[in-house]
Amino acid sequence: MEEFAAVSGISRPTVSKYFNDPGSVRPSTRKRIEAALEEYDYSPNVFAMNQNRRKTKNIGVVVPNLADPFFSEIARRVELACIDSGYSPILLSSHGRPDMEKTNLASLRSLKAAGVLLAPFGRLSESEAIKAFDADFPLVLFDANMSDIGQAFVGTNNSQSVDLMVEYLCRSGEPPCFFEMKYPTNPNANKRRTAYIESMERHGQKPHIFQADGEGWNFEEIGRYEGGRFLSENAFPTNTVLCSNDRLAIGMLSAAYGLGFRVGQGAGCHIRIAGHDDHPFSRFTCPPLTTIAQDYEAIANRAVGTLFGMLESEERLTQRQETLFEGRLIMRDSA
Amino acid sequence: MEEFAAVSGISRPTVSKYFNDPGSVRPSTRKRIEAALEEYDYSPNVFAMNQNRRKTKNIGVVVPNLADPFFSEIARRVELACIDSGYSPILLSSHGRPDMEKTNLASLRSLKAAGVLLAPFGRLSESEAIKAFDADFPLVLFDANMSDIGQAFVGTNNSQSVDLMVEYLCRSGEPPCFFEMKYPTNPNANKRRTAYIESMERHGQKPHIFQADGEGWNFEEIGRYEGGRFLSENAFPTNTVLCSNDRLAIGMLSAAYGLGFRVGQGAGCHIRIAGHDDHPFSRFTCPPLTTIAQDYEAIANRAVGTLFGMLESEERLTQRQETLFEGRLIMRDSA
DNA sequence: ATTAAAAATTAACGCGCGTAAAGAAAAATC
DNA sequence: GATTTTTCTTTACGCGCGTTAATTTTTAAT
Repeated sequence: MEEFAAVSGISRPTVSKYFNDPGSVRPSTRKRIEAALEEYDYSPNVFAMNQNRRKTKNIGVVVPNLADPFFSEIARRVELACIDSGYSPILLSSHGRPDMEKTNLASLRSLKAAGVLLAPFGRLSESEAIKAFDADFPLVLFDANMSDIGQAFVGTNNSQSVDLMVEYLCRSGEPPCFFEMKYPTNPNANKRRTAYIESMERHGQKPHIFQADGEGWNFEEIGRYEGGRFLSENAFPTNTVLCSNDRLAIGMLSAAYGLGFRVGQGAGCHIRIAGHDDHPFSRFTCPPLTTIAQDYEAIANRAVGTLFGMLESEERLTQRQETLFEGRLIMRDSA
Repeated sequence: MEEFAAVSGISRPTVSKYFNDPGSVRPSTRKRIEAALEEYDYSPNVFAMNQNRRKTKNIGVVVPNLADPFFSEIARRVELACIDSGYSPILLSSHGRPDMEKTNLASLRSLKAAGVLLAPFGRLSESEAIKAFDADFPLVLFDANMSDIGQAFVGTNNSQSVDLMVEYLCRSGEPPCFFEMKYPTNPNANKRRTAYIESMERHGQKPHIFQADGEGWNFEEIGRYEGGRFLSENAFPTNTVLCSNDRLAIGMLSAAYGLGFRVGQGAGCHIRIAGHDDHPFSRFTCPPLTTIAQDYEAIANRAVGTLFGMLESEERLTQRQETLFEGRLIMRDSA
């Protein structure tokens, strides 16, 4: 920067000021800098910049696993929302490992992030580390809630969305059984189970819950193996299954195909399968999956908006905010 | 670090040495530092560390789009291979935007990456920027090749893999048509088309190529729309279609389902569909997709190994290396 | 106990930039 | 033209650490 300032004929502090905000220097000097920029293609070291800044423009975005298309989709929207507001998002995936969530927060500490948007693991998260981070940085949670952590949470209203699906399934055929992981890592899974039970009781139906054994992130495989087991044992008392999320449903769909079960609502179909989340692949399954779409756009925008509001007012929220958006029923052919 | 060194009773340079390599200090001082670490939970700022190091342990990994499960899968393996070798991978996705590929390389410049593994866009990449980067950093390309860029390339032997598939399809039924994007961004697509044509001619068959209109990364949607169009127009002269990649095949499978075409090789099936890449979802499609598995593991390990070899010898390769691994035929039910 | 080798300490500089203060220069106002 | 305001320049320090060189201390070897 020293050298670049010399060749452009401007002092280094002014050049520094320019890179911080090009509009903050006189138009004539701005032109000289930009002319020199054309010729010598210099660009400042972003990490050295943030080393010493009071407030950076870096926003940390941490998700549990980018290999899950659900998270890559919502992360993409969050990133775009940040960029639109003039901030630089830094996307970090924890690759399914809670210890890496901690590492990622440490990185964001080093980077002096202005604020962080975190989709935590939930039960598996190292909550002490997150709490410590929360104390020092503006933190907004999304997707998965954790009590008393973060100044705000933005997510989907699982009881509304599951009720919507249960209502639809009851109205259009036999009431649904519920298929989920036995040891879900994500707190939404618990909310959905509870919502299913309550909704079924409201409809005067008996809830039936089926839990898949298995650990890890290989949900489709678990859905196929365990779902296939329940199907072949004829374990479901009704012909309708609501899966806790689309990835399980995709696996179950695959199992049903393998067993020769026709899936759908038409005549000649043996079973109806529904999911939750509107996973990017759900529209391409055979048959296309009936599911609940989370309002990715609204969740991303609200999470980002809430964080930026905090950044601008420069004070912590007096009270923790929780915002839940409604899910939308996506009727396709599987149920 | 100053403070931490004070409370641990060790000088700062020694503490610095410890963090650089815990084994490089005397066991007794190591114990004292680690005891202090327990109590005061300090951790060095990774970005400040790299600011001034001769050789960092940072390896940049740049992929065009992490939202594509193919890339998230191979990136995962590359990351693990780096970690196993004691380096810190920094994974950057260009989100489908070639200009962001350039930005990502600039970030890695700032970070003083010891070396970079890059899966370039190919035709759309800003090759001047990559060349400039290549001149200053050890660079290994994987997945997609670009002539004269990078000191090495590691990928799949498309002519072998496509030939393997064509041979299988010809042997087990009618010879395949080829379905691809009209304007593929990835150089592998062109290699596969050429390989298909040559292989068909070797088998004494006439090649038939069908190209899908459409831009962007929404391959499944394009595969469904355009594949569905060809199917419903009865455009394919044989009952077998080889898709240039699995994502197109997944879309086409969905179209076939919608049109009531039974896919597979058994009696009563109308069409066979095959793909290429063994996409993580391919085993869950209905029917499961017959495809070519790239040897992710070998590609990742060789790419990482080649780069680390360069890092240790501290000199550029005298000649550009190209390593191609063979694809493996994965026979499932779709063809 | 003596000596050589290994490890730690002290002191100082550098990385690439942000930032603050004081003064000089340029632009805007009258 | 004189005055005020804005913008630059100069100078200097700091961020959090790596790294070096000279010196001292500790450990291992004789």
